[in-house]
Amino acid sequence: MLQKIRNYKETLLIGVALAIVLFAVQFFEYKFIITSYRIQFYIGFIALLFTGLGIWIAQKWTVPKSETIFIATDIPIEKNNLLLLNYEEINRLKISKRELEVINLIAQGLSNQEIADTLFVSLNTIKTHSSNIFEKLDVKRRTQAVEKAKQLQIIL
Amino acid sequence: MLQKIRNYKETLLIGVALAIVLFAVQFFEYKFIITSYRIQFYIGFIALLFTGLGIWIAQKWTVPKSETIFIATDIPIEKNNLLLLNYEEINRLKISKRELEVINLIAQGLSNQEIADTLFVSLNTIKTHSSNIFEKLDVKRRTQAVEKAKQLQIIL
DNA sequence: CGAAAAATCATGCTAAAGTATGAGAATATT
DNA sequence: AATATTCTCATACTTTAGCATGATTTTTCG
Repeated sequence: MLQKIRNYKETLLIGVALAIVLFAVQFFEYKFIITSYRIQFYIGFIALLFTGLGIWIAQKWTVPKSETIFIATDIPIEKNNLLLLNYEEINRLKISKRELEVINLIAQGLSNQEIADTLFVSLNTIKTHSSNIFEKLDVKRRTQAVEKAKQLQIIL
Repeated sequence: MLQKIRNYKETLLIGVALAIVLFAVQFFEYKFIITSYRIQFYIGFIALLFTGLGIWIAQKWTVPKSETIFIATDIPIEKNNLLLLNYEEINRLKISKRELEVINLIAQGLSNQEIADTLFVSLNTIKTHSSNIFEKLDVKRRTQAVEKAKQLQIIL
């Protein structure tokens, strides 16, 4: 839980804060509040104060919990930082211009029929195209195809 | 939903724990330790106790922070990094924990059958979940759902 | 020009996805 | 205790996706 090593600055800060708190306690104890009949309030004050301190410490030192596990994926990226289409990959996989159009429309969530209507070709043509795309991308479904195409930066 | 609301059980547990602690304080105060020259130790004890309590409370009640995933150093920040889940949107759309799991697996390109096997439930259950997700996201297909979920930062 | 690649389309088929409806069980909330 | 929500699963059905195969037409390019 406290696996992470804090830096010097932070440690110092906490130390100082602790010192201040302890001083405050001493101060109140000797100068003001303490009389036998007010001990209850004093105790309550201390309790509140240190509960707050505990919460603060926990907030500071707690390692972030995460409920979802994300897997970091290795995306091969060349020197160029700009988000451009990876034409090398497109050529390597021999993905044609039309196929690129189709996979883009698939990525936008269109059905094969809608894609066919968009490109003014038949449904069967789109099916053929998408099957070819899946084979070239080495995937089995359109959702996987979209995933992989984005990874390879074949589409954006 | 995921991060926000604690359940009744937990709240009750914390309440009971608090009561016990307070009782313990009273007990020690009246029966044993309190003499004027030992007040320092008593104060110290209280301070420690409530610091611990504070830490415990913070641990229990802390909103889970999502982990930030760093993929590669040369990926443009605006696209891939520093994305957090949009819990407001998740709550607004009333997407349940299970549904969130399902849409994540859909986004990874799994088929309904594969998702069912992963979560150890039936295919029909996954179909029901995904249908509900589509309705909540106001889409018609899984590909659109993935698009929209990513856009809303419901998934990464 | 002529071959290769790309684009088009069809048929028949199987698998998967998605809809509609109802309902029991488990949890959470009040 | 009663209510509400979530999760689960089933049945029956329709639609869409995807596979295999073959064929015709454009387009590209040496």
